[in-house]
Amino acid sequence: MNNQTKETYQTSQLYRLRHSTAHILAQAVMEMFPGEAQIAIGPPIENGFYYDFDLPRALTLDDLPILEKRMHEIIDGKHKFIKSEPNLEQARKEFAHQKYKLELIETIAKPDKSKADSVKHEPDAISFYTHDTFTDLCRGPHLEHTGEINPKAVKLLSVAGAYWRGDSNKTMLQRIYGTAWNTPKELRKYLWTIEEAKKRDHRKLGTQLGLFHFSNDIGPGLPLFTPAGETVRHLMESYVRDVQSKYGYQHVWTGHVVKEDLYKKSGHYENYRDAMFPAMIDENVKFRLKPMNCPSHMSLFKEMGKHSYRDLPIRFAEFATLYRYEKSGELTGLTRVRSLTQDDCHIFCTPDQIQDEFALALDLIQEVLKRYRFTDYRVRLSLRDNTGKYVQDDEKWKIAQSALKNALDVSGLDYYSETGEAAFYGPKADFMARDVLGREWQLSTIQVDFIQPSKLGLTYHGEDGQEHTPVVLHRAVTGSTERFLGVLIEQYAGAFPVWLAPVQAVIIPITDRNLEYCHKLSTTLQNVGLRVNIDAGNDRMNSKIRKAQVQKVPYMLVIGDKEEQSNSVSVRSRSGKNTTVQSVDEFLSLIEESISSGE
RNA sequence: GCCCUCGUAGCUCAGGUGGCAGAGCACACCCUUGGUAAGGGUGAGGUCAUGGGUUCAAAUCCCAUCGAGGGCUCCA
Repeated sequence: MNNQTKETYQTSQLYRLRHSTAHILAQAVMEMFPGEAQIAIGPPIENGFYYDFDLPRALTLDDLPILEKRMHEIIDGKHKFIKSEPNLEQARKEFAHQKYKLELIETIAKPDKSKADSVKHEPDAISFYTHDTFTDLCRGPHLEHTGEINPKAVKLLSVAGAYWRGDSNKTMLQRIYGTAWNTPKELRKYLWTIEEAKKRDHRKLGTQLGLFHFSNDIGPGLPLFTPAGETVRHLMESYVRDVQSKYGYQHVWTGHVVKEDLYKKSGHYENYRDAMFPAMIDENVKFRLKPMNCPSHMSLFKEMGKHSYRDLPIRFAEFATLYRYEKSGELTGLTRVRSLTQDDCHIFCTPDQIQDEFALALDLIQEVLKRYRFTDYRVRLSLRDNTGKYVQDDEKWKIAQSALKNALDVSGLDYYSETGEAAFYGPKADFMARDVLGREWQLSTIQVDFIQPSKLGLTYHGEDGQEHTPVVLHRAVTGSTERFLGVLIEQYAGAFPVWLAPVQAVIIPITDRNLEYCHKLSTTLQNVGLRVNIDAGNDRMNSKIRKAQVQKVPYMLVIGDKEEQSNSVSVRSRSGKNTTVQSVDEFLSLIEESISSGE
């Protein structure tokens, strides 16, 4: 939506505006449930704000206009936001009946030791902000007064459940999402973006374009791909495969089922057991559907004999379908599934090679993202925090972290660090790409792993004749075929670039007597590898054009007597503009050009 | 998994205070052979997600299960 970094957003006027609007929402909700509403937290977020409540009844969408109306009244009151800094006792007294606020007050009074590291500044003094009749425990900052908000630029959007402090063991609260902007125009633009996103929803377009289905007979999160959908999948995978081969990656295949013991050795069992499908048991030996490739690729590395430092780097790539037992509530279309095909790769190298390999992977990723028209992205350097979920080996983490940082510095890419996002075995560089609507997706990833190779006993012979443990870089370009396809459908609004379109051209005869010529034309085009259909149905030409437009087929070739006599085609592109009559050869070079340019 | 909402034809959706199941598109057949976004007619298609309950009567009300969506949480 905007290119502001987090830091400048947090000091922006818009941030204060949204924060203040959240307070006004909280006031309106408290008045709706006098004496019964418990308020939790209500921060600004990207594009808006939310506030969490514990209420005597469930909110419905019908409540939102009522709350909005009351918010408008409060805004019109031009109430000042007044900051105060009570001591601990006063704070406890003020919120004596607000248990969530009390809990927050105690947290501020006694900061959590485990998070002490990430909070570099002094512990905050307790501060309140009061406007009208409402006082909130809040760090601020806020607007001068409520009148600075344009009520026509504020809208409440939805109600959702949210755990107190994001902890599934704690109370489920009700969250109201809202949005606020400086001007009604900006609000309208944002609401348009939401509408546009709905139109582009890959689940909707996937049905409309006939790409994939879900079936109750198959199971949740297990998509079925139609011939058209599989065509796109196949194109995506062969494209990445070709690029990988060009960059010196080798493709391997390691199957679907693995002994559970391997995941105990690798550490995945401990960390991800809940996200694996239940075990299959064969005479006391437990097997699992493969939820990730790393242990399989590492096992293959081991089986291939002794390795010399001269053989490294070795790069194993695989388009493997993995099975992850995602919780039922988390499944979403193609972006979150239980069977996913990763374009995964593991690079076995010496510590000295990390930087070069990282740079190579970076080049590869940039080439691929560009082909898919993702040009706006940044890199998130994902580091560990102090929680216990990471493998304990400070020395190795340090090396891995600085290796990644160096490589990123050398690359000149825009990156930012985020703690708590690392893999359990090492830090990651994640590519966060914005689509045409400004939404950010995590696509590619490069991870440094000093842990698993030693856990699984991988070795190579170094120059010194000694055995060493290789470093493994984990790398995915598009992530998973399924998810990436979902993102692509939304990025392109279903209008795939010509090279990816399941059908590149539809031949539309005007009358039946043109059919024979259409078949000849179709054969000519298919012989040079184009994906072409003839719409030989009983409909009129207009109706066939409409059908092709709705299916977003890049080219419609209308064939009547005139074209037949002059051995030409009437070319209509899906933009609907500039239909031209061309010779078949002219059309061939036109479509070849659009394929290679990636349009 | 949890909170909320939803599930009617292949698709998009009406209907519903309990009383014979509806439309458009798509599909099949017939007529029409048309020049750049929907030609006309006829027809077929539903155990109203599934299972139980209340009732003379359930698509409609209640319970459970399954599935989907908005979130929370998680993502090797």
